[in-house]
Amino acid sequence: MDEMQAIKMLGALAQETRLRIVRYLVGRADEGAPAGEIGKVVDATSSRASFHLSALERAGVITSERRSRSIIYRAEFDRLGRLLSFLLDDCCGAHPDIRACCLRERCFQAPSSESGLEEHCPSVTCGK
Amino acid sequence: MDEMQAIKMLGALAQETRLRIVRYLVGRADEGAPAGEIGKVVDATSSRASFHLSALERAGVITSERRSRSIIYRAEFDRLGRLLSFLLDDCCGAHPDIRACCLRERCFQAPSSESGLEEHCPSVTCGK
DNA sequence: TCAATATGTCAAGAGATGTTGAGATAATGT
DNA sequence: ACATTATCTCAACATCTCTTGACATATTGA
Repeated sequence: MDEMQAIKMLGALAQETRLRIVRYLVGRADEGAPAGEIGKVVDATSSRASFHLSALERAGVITSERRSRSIIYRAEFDRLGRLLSFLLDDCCGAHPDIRACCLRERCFQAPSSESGLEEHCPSVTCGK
Repeated sequence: MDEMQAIKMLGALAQETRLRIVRYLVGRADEGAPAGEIGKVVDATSSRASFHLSALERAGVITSERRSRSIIYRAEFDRLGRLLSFLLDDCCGAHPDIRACCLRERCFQAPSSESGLEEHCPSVTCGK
């Protein structure tokens, strides 16, 4: 991911309504959600929802796909992952504490929590 | 980290000059750098550098400390780490692939690279 | 075809953001 | 005190962003 792409995505995420849309869509995973449902969830009129959905799509954070009357939006997991990699590596390269801090907070802090991490990265342990 | 704080930081990072400042300061680690040096590195006039440094400080991304004539700026590693945790956990909670993607890209891809990770997280392996 | 549903487009306005250049403030050495 | 160095503040301006309400488009079922 290059700097320009990262700046576009960061700008797209730096807005209350849009951040909520992304959080909701990430929660919906591959299923995605139609614009109307998203608008209701984030409490926005159709034109406002459309405006922010377009902004997110332009920035490459989400994708759209027409499905009969509705248009289904989905989070672009690959892009989101790459953005985090960009931030993480730009930081980690010079200062591994930031990476350590990221690894620490949730998935590694509470051993009782049923985070989905284990099934993906069974051998990750940070020792912190 | 709450949503509002994350939005402030994302907005601060979503700008070319400011992202470069942060990358430079992260590279300088605890040593930090004075405003003048930062301005030269990112090719900004004094007033422009000051404007963006203030924005970053207001957003909690960097801190300042007067040292004789100069003002030394430093990256706020803790905050940056928390921001990444916020993004990561908001994503990871619903979709661990994003976390997996983050763990994959640089520090785990090239076993030959001398990233500083080992000294901090000696036992981390992702298997990807 | 007509009405209903779902979403997008447009123009207008308020407000935020980024740039510049001139000048103010603060700390230091002579 | 004075000149120098380092940084910040301010006003002006252009530009971008977000919101709203009215309207346009697209899809479907009766």
